Amino acid sequence: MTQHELVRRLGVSRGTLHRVLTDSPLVKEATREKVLSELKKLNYTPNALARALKTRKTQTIGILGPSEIKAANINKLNEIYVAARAKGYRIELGYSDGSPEADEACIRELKARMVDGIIALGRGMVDNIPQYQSIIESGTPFISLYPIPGLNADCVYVDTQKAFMELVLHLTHNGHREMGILLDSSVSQYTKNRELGFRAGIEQAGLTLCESFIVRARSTEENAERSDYQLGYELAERAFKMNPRPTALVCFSDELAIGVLRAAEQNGVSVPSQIAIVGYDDFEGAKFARVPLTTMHQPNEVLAQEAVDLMIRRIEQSGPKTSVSIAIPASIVVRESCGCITK
Amino acid sequence: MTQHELVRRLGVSRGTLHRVLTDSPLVKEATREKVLSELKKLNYTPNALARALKTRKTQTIGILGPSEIKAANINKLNEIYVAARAKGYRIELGYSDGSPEADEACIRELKARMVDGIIALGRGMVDNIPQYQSIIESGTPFISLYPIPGLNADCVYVDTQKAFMELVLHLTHNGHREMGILLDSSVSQYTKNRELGFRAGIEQAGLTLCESFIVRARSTEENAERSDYQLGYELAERAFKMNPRPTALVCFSDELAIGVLRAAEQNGVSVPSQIAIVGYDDFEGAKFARVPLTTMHQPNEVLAQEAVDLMIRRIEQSGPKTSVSIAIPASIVVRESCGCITK
DNA sequence: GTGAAAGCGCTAACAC
DNA sequence: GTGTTAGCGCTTTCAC
Repeated sequence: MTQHELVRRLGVSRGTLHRVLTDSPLVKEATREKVLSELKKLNYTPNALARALKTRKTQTIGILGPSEIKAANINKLNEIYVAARAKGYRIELGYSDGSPEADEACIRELKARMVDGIIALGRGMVDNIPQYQSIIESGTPFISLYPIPGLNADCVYVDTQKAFMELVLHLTHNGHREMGILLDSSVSQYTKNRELGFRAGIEQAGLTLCESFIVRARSTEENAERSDYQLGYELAERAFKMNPRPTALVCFSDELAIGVLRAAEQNGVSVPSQIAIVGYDDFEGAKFARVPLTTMHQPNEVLAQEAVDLMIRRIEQSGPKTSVSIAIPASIVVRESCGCITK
Repeated sequence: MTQHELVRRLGVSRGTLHRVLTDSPLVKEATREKVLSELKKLNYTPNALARALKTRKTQTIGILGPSEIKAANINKLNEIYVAARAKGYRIELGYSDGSPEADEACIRELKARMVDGIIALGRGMVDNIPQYQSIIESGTPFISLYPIPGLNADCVYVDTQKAFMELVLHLTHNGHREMGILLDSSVSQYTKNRELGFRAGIEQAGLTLCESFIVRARSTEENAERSDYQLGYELAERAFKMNPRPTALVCFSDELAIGVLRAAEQNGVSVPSQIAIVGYDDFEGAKFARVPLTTMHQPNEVLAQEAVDLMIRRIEQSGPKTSVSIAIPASIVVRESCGCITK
């Protein structure tokens, strides 16, 4: 059912039809009613592609996304969807494994589909700055959900660095002086900021860091298939063998922390009495872990709302703009795994 | 950069340009090289919307999806994406809360964007049959990832009913005779098939079912906000109070089972010695639960591959077709929570 | 081998 | 108030 056919059946012109469709007041009431009732009957829906081609707007925000929607991203993605929807926008998923080539291909595809703007979901790839830059130069609004040093772009993000510092300080308040951190193998800012926050916390507490307590997963190749749970399990086994060993472990993510909890049990290390464990994310399962996890809650709803609001502002009022950076703080959720509360 | 502009700069016609773009052999080598090199330089990407408008094909599979991408769906979604991508198709997410109205709106939107076919992701809503039927009648290929009684459509699905039966039989082999099942509050086939499989298992084992051991979550309204973890926790508290109580609990999902494990610990019920718990899904965290979960593994990769293959066949060879139904078996993964293996 | 022209379904500017 | 028309960027006949 096209407008062409519609006007034939209705005996009105395309202009009038269009006016009815757009609720224009410049149409006689009788005509409008006739057209509307016929439209309902025929169940007409305008072709969004043709419309977009003409108007140069798709009401769509492209997501420069992960190759896999992982647990860590899914909540953000959902919140973005909800926030966008509420403003009459839809989202379109692009997929990329994060390599510059994949990102470039992903960007090309999103632009070929004429998205109105692009949000980069949870990536911290310094290597991809040229790709991000090219989006901005082409005039397409771009927002990163993670700060990338050297990239002058709008950014809305949860302050991971500060969050990890807060975790460390929380542990020190509870008497810990020898803390370790378990990191994944990526080279993203995502990982780096966790380490930086950890170091900052140690420093602020006036402690000296034992470098060997920074435990990194090995080469990406072999870890590609591993889940965060599995990774945590393996990293913990390394950490438990240390002598002396840390009295507290800060984990890259909640899933990783849960893997650590399992390794702890199997090695006869009791949590939190012998070792404290804290995670990051506050995903749904954190509360139900073997030992309920102390972790940092990410206000993803706020993040998404801010990002979408900013994006729509960028899309709809194209003027001179100076990049903004909106940091959103995570908040600590104290449960049992840090040993700070007695059951 | 449009073809119009391109031909101006290159001094060739649109026809020739198009032939180069589509690797047609009917173009002189010299011309081709000149055009290609210029294309690279200008970083030209054809407008996908305009192309789709003309060719009537978007190389896109629409997903009649959930309003939220939940853990249970995410893995399927990823696998569909990968399988589709490998065949040169992309996916486009529609969102619906599952109500007939939302589904209808979602379908309209997908069709307005001219998706080549629609896959319904993990829903079992009998109420929405008219909506699904309308897709089929309009000639758009449609595949459901869950069987819906009364709907004559292509279907590729994991056989949940058989899976739950298998769980029950596994438990009976281990001596259980009084089993219960914990169900969510939805009225979908999704939930119903679990119950049916459970009942079938009891019957096949020659046992009599205690109806009160079928524990259903209460009204959807108040449960909307609850995670499966939380739901499991609450349902377990009800189950533990029964007297006599079941010696084994079959859970709607792994997440729900993990909630049950927590409730068990808090109520001093030891798993598996005092009560056996089994889940369904084999999600990443199942192995790392408080007590590693015995569960059914869903071969989502196979499911996605079959669904995408079938979909592309339907899209590309439009002929007379008779609906097929492909059932894929889940397989049991025995861990500690059922008590069948000694640590 | 190459070019010209028609049209996918829609919107918007302009005429009546 | 209503109708007409020229494109959006692309593909695809059909001539040459």
